[in-house]
Amino acid sequence: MAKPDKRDEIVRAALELIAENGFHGAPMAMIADKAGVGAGTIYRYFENKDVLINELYRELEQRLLTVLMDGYSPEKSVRERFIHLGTAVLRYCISNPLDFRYLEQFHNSPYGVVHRRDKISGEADDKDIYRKLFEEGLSRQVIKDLPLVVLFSLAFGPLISVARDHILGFVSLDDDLIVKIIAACWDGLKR
Amino acid sequence: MAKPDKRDEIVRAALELIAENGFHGAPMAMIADKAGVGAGTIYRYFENKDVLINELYRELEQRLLTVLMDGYSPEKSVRERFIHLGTAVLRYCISNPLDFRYLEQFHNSPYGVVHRRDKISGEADDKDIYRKLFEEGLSRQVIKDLPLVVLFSLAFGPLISVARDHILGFVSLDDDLIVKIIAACWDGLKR
DNA sequence: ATTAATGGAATGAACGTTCATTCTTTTTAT
DNA sequence: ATAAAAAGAATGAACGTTCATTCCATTAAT
Repeated sequence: MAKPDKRDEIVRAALELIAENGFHGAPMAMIADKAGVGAGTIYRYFENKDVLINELYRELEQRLLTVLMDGYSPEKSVRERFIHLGTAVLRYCISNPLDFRYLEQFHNSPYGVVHRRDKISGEADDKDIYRKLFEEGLSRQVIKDLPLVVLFSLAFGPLISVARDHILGFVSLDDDLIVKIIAACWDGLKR
Repeated sequence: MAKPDKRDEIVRAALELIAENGFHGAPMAMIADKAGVGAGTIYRYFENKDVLINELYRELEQRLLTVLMDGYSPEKSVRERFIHLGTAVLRYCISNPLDFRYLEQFHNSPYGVVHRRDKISGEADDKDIYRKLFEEGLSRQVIKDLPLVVLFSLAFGPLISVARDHILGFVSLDDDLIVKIIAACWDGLKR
């Protein structure tokens, strides 16, 4: 009965510890402690630490995707859709700092590189809304003629950087500022 | 006479291993091996691993700064100076992938956060050319009226992201593309 | 009563660091 | 100029610690 219950506790504890202290500041024993389970119990739900880390990543990715798709309408203009996505990402990151910090840790680690390589070389699935958006922007000639990967960097590089600064307390993002930042990103993208 | 020799070998080995495998994929024993010295020898030159990591960072920071200042003239327009700096950073990163990867590892670690907090809260030294540039851009009203930290993110977030993609082989940056990318960043910054 | 789940002690591998020893260079004595 | 002695640098095996993982006695569920 306690099955998904315990699993959830473990995942939550892992998220918190890893987000705050990094992968190496989050030993399994500590995760177990925080989750209120025995160390061995974790291994009933996750084969090993790597699996735990990856499954947690998938969960966060899914949550983020859900938020992004909420209110997203493919009928709107490329610009409007970009603003929707950018704003949603930024808002999500700053209101879920643990999620954001975890995703960052993941991306800046060997896990992340592997994941990214798989994603880029793989086919576009229907979850791949950025790619679709940029491709449409290119064919409509509303955004600069640059490789997709570069467009991605132009669009989201600043957002991630600014989200980190917000979470670390180097700047305080309010709604007004967020809007201005997304607009600036669009200026970088648009033709 | 062999004094700086060994030290150099250790630093070089550390750079290579940490850049490629991260801090935790570069045990002291492995660094010693690659440097061609005994494990204990490292401790004659560096008090401990933390000190080694930090001293290496300072060295790389210094090298990068030298490159940035080369050909930089404070008389030129804000735009021209930005393009100079952006181009120099990007070129440096892609032609010194080990340095870039190391700096990234450092910034995305507790070391980096501490370092950044010190830097932001501290006074601007004369090495702080970005700050000066942006401040001048603000007062001349040629760049957007946003907090310094945000301007920094808008300007360098994309560059770092794109440099990583280049080094990981997701995109291939040639001179033409670099110019276009810096121009796009400027579009994001300019008023 | 049998099976599955749990907790946490036990395990062994990996790590950073230390230190007794060896090797090399420099200094002193002849 | 040569040899002996001292100082300094280098070494890597050994140590203590930390960690992921396993094992098994205990507990809960059926």
